[in-house]
Amino acid sequence: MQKVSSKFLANELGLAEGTVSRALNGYSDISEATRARVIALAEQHNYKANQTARRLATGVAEAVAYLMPANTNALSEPFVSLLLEGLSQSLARRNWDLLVVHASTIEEEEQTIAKLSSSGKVSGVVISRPYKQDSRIELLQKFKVPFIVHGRSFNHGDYAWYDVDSKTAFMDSVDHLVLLGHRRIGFVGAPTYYHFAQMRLDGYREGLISNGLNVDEALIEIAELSDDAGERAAVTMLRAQNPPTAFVCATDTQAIGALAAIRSQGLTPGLDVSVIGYDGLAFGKHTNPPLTTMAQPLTHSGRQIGDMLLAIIDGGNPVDYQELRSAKLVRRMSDGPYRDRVK
Amino acid sequence: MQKVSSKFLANELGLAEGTVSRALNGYSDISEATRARVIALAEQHNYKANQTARRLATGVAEAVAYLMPANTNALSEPFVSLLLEGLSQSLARRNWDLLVVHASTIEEEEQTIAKLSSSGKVSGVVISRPYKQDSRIELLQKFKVPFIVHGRSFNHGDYAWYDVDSKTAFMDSVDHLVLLGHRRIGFVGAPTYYHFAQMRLDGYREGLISNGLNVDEALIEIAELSDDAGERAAVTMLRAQNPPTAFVCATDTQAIGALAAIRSQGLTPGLDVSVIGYDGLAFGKHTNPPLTTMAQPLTHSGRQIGDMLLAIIDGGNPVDYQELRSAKLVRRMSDGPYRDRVK
DNA sequence: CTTGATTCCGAAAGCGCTTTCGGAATAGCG
DNA sequence: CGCTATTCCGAAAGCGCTTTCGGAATCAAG
Repeated sequence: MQKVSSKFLANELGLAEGTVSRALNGYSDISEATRARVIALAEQHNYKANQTARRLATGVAEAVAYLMPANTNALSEPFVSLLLEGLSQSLARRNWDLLVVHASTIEEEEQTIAKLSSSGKVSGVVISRPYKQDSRIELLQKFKVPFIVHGRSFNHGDYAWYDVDSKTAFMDSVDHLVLLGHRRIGFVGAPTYYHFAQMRLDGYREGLISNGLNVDEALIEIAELSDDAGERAAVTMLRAQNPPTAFVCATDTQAIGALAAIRSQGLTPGLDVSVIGYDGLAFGKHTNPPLTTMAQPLTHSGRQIGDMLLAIIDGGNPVDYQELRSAKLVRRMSDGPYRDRVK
Repeated sequence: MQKVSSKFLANELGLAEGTVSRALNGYSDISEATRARVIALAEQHNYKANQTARRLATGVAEAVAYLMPANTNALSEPFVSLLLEGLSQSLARRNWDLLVVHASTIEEEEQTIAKLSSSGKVSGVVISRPYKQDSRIELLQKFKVPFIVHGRSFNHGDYAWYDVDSKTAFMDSVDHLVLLGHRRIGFVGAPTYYHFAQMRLDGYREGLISNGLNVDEALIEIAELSDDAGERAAVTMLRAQNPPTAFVCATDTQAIGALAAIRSQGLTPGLDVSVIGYDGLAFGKHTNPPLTTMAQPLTHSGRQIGDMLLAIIDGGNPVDYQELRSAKLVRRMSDGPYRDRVK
């Protein structure tokens, strides 16, 4: 099984190597007749230009990297595979590669970005879960590497991103709970160096205010992105003198912890204390009780992000590629009307 | 910010390009003195050999591909990100790349493998969830691409794989249920073209037999890999004339469906009907009731698989890299002693 | 039929690195 | 001190493709 190189094709056809290349790459100085001959033979031999050589010659990487978020929590990461799947599909249409790189700390991530950028190994990068102020974004800008942020940082005016409007989502959550009669609504938040966490907190606060409620700092707990941390946070509030009758949680994972917290206090989630999560994870259907949540659309986010990135690499202006989707309430069983609870 | 090339270093040092290359790559025909000079300057300028050029010159791809399993179910895919993370870490130590490719159908997968192999774009491949008889494996062998199978097919004697002994796990599950007094144990299986599904079914059967029970085909249902399918399968058995008092399920996702099925029949999972899953997914802690399961160790499976692959690429004999781990029972709340149930 | 414009392709120079080969300089030996 | 080994490095030839440039052949126009 000898390698089919462009030289092989050229010899076979009695053409020069360069001619074969130009024929295959759509140059206009090749007659349609010979172009057809070349293409025919190429297909017959299932010829694909060696991408490494191609990359070297053209200087374009034809590859994109995805930086896996650090400290992921296994519970909440279905989104990674979904995203990867979509990205991969989007890139496949151009025959580009998808590289996955992982870094455990923010410093490592920075180094990785620096290396990726200066090595010219990739034409673009996508990162997830930006911080409020994100050094990775600054680096990417400095290196002038096309990139898409899955999420957005505080100053998100001058780069491309794809995000869900979680602030509005949290205002909606609060509205929903207020409508159900709740007045003391607790918030299980995520560390606010994540900008999404800040936005969700903001949404929670504004939601309260717009409903004429005042925000009680005792009803706000910040927790890590895990079920256990969510549980601890909820327990703390539940045990306070004037406990909340409902929770909104920054992530489904934490919300599931809150469910456990409520049960651990001898209360029934959904009846005694309502819980609304955020993410719309599929397994929320199976929690006890099934979790009401603000579902973000992640079906084709990977495809979308891939297409956006490609558009920017092709010269598009990043600012033209900022997409804000919205989440919507999926009612399951963890929310219910306010009911008085004897201490 | 000018590019630092090997030519630049060579000029700077008054050496030839080739000398710089050999110094950096540990050739013995370079004096330690000049080697030190070269390394020093390289580090100072943070020089990294252009990997594309390197690949072209050496002919080694320095990259590995992971084929994402097709028809994934979002519920059960935390394992993908975990695997990717480990793989990426393993490869990073050599500065190799991890490519992720996705194919929706088996035909596409085959094409992808053919393309990957003949393009020389990767030095190795890892695939997941093999079929009983897997054409991808045959292709990989035919193309002589080093690869690792995450799982194993029926004939797994002559290639490298990393798997968990799910047959034994299912025998253990059955043992456990028998010990609890169950005599009619249903099996919610996965399509047996997946070899893991076949092995789990075998384990179930042997478990029954070794406990002196006979296998009743009416207690075996094959379902797709989803919660809903698991639920339907369990409902079917539950509604039969002589229903099972316990289920073992091929995957946690299906087991969670079985839990729902049991509740839908007005019964209490864990009390009236026991359920044991398989996978050890983290969110099993939060189902209703928490799911008892056979947990497979996937903490460092990615690292392990990456290391194995690298070893084979380095010339190791694939047959020497077959690793069988074992699963262990994680008791939560969905299993309990047999109890008589009035119809 | 000549001249200038087109069309189409060959030749050659890279892309940035690796690796083989040979030879100058040095060392070792008698 | 002369001669053969060593040590160490320069030169050059690729790796497989792309792309520029120039020129032969064909065409249209005068």
